[in-house]
Amino acid sequence: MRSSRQDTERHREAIIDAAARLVREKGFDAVSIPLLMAEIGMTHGGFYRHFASKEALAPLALARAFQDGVGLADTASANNPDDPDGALTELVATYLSTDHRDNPGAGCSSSALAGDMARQDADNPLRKAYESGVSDMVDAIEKLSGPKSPQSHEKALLTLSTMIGALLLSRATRGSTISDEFLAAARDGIIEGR
Amino acid sequence: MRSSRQDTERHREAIIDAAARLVREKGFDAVSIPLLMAEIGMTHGGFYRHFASKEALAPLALARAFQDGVGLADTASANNPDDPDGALTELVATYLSTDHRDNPGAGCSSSALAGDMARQDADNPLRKAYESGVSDMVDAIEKLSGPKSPQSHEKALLTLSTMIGALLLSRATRGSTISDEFLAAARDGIIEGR
DNA sequence: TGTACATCAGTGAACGCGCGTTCACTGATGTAC
DNA sequence: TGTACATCAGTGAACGCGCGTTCACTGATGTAC
Repeated sequence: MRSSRQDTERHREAIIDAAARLVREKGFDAVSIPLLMAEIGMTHGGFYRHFASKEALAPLALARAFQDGVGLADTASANNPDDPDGALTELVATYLSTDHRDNPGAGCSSSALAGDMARQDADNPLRKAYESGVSDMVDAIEKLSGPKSPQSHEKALLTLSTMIGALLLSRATRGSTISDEFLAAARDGIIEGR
Repeated sequence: MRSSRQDTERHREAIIDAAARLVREKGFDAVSIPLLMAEIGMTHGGFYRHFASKEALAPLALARAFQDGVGLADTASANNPDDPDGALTELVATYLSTDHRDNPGAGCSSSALAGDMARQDADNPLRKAYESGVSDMVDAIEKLSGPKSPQSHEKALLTLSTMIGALLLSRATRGSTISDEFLAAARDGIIEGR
């Protein structure tokens, strides 16, 4: 029954990956250890060979989940070198796409977990990790939006707020006509107000 | 032990009021029947004299919770008759205040519950109730923003997206300096881009 | 390289816990006369 | 208006359930020689 060192490390990474996805889809509380382990084809007991507790996994899963969100901004930036307008337009199009709306598990953590983090106690260590993830997103947007100016930080905060609000509202109203309207209105508003 | 008809009705309303508040503070899943009943000074057993199940209470609590959000827009409108600029400025100031950030239980449901509704199944009847609550908010913002124009609906969708995104991010980063920055950036952005 | 033994990743039964819900019971309220 | 009785709002013990976590066990992997 014992796994090789290689397999053990693979399993550990698989747990973190699955948790990073499931946490965005269902929230921290709704991801049970039996569900998480079943997701990678194992039983719940083995979890504790890798992590001391569910609580100990959370910050690792959150950090992994944030990599996807910052990746969105980095990709848009890399695809449009020296073209801030193009880069921002691409980021906004990707971020406010029906694909991102319908696949929160692979998307931006700032949006998928904002509601959950808003309810955490002030002393919860997860908050610090979330905070720095959000700051990274703001920095990425500010950098990709062109030369630094006195207002560029405030503008990035505004852009992220609008993207996250529109994405969440669009997800929460999925299936209704207003869902697509939120995405379109935010896309237009961000690009025009740039 | 039996209560009078008057008291019974009062208790029923108290349960809905407490649920409307707690649901915004903690989310639907985290509001247990024992907790909810203790909140109004009773034990859990009596809950089932008023409601068939926890599920049956949810839509009533959601509807009650939405009254507060629409109230924000109505108050701003009533305080600034025939002055759309003033009304929008007041709504934005109230909505993006530290008071609203720190008291989700008495605030707008569209924001407090967006993350939870985004995760509900498509066939969950709560979604319809949430959807109509969000639509009411959009209509209220559109009406208070001045005369109807081809872009006024899209503008209201954009304004609500920005407000909700900024409020949620501000709540999720409470305690950090970036929390206030989100509120300020959204306030300025909405008023300038009006 | 082979062999003997120690290690430990993963299994699945079991624990205490809080949940949603049920139900026998209590006794004040409402009603019939 | 008084009295006798039926009603039913609220209590709290009890139910089955899934949770997070523990632990004795298994047997393949890793190591010492």
